[in-house]
Amino acid sequence: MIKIGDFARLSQVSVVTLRYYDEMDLLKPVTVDAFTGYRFYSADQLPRLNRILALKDLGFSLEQIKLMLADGLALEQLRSMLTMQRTEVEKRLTDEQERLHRIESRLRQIEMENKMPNYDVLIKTVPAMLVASRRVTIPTNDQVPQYLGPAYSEVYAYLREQGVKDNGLCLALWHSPADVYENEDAEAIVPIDRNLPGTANVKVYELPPTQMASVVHQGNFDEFTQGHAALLEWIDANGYKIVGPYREIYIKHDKRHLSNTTTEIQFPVEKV
Amino acid sequence: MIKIGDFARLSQVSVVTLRYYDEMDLLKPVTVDAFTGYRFYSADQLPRLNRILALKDLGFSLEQIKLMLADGLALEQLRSMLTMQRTEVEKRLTDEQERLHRIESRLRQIEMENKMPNYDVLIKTVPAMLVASRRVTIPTNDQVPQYLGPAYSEVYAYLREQGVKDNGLCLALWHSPADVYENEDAEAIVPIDRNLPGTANVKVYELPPTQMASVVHQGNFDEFTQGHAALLEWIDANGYKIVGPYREIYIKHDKRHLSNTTTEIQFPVEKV
DNA sequence: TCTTGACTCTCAGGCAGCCTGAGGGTGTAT
DNA sequence: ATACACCCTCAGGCTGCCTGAGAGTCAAGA
Repeated sequence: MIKIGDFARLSQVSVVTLRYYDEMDLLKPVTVDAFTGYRFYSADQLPRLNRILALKDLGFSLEQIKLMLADGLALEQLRSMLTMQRTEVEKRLTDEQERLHRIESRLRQIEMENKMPNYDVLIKTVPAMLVASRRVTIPTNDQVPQYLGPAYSEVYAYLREQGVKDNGLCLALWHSPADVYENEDAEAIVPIDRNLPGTANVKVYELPPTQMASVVHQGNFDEFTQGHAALLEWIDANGYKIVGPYREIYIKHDKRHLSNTTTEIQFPVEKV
Repeated sequence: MIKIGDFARLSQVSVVTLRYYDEMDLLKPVTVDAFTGYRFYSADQLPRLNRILALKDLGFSLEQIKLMLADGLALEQLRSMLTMQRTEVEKRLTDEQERLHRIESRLRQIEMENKMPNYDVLIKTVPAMLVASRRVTIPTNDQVPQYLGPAYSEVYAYLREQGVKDNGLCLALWHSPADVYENEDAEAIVPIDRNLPGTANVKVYELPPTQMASVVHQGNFDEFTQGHAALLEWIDANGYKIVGPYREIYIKHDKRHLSNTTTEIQFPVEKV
């Protein structure tokens, strides 16, 4: 019979941890003194403890380990738990790899620009969104307001007519690549909360959930393309590729103060 | 002014998390209604929130992020935090790689033996240990007891003479490689808790802290070499190499019941 | 105007795998 | 007798949130 402190020294596991494993029913002492509460272990329990530690090292939770150590667990189940754990660890591995990549790319940026980058690119999955949309083709880049403005008016007029209230949010979907400035194919889009029939011009449909790389541009609307550039650069540098039309979400757009706008730019991406 | 729910939708961050960031002073709402307690955010806060999320994605803790977002933080400090984080992530990366390796090797073993392996190999760093030791050369393998037994007797005799009490633990250090069975060079070792002068035969010195690959053999003492084999195999399969004499720690050794012994085998190793 | 329903608030407690510390009993050697 | 090393059982803390209870707020529809 070995007292907990000696067992802890033998196994290189802390006394606290042994008590915790006792409480969790992972490793019960062979006897517990009824009066003093002292725990007593046996050398025969070392293999079990070592198996616990080994499985913990493989990344299993104590709960899983308890399962794996239960008698009568079929080998098949053990194997499947191990293969599951393998895929989990593989995922964590690539996660860490990408994380490392992002850190290094940020360090490079700091070296080059001598400051923290202005834009923070995030990968997120935006949920599906029911929208009303008017699609237009814009001959030249400086005509964007003249085309997009009326397009939104059409959408809003339709929505008013249908008794849908405006929640203030709107966005644009650009079907032409970011570096094309002639005959751009764009949609003026307003999210809505219930289905509508739509009209010849105003289509109602659901944007599917999509993985997006996004930045927020805040400040002068004219410097907006910098956000675009930063995002495109990041997508390239971090091993993603663009897989569809990009979105611009006009979060704050006071037409009288274009120097203080907030816009989110989202490119749908996939890992190459 | 944006209510917390809308801000949550805009940023894809949960309301709970936003409240938590408020409490942590990471991202305070621009105003809080004094009567209702409602939090109100501004679109201008999106870039800060995005930076928080981006840094979190790089693996920083909220506490670190708070530091990094504080005004007046020198670029130099930022850079050093990033490089530190890089080394941390690199470490996690190799950890996960080794973990994956171990899982795969275990799966292979299961395939081959059609059961969970008997031995669990652990890497641990054993602390320094003050010992009294008698070193002997053992001509042939079957003479081990005849040589090691008296060697221990010498050590214990010396310790009794010095008034050191026996704590029941003893070990052997084998200087010859594991596959050598002639003229083996071994030490009979007993750990002690205070320094002694030693004698011509019995040396007192400190075993340095060492990284060890270890298994526990439990059961019949005759099958003991299986543990050796499993350990050597594991060391080879997992990219370690042996860097010194190995130890056998006799945890439970009732001489009358050699079928129920517990022995730990430790090989000092380093990553190749 | 009243009601509904969608929001919002502040606690309190939980999660994993322990660690720390308080307050108290136990065991043995001097 | 005393000192010291152990042992025990709580309670609370760590991170980054989530869940749920109980209660107040706000805008739209009947």
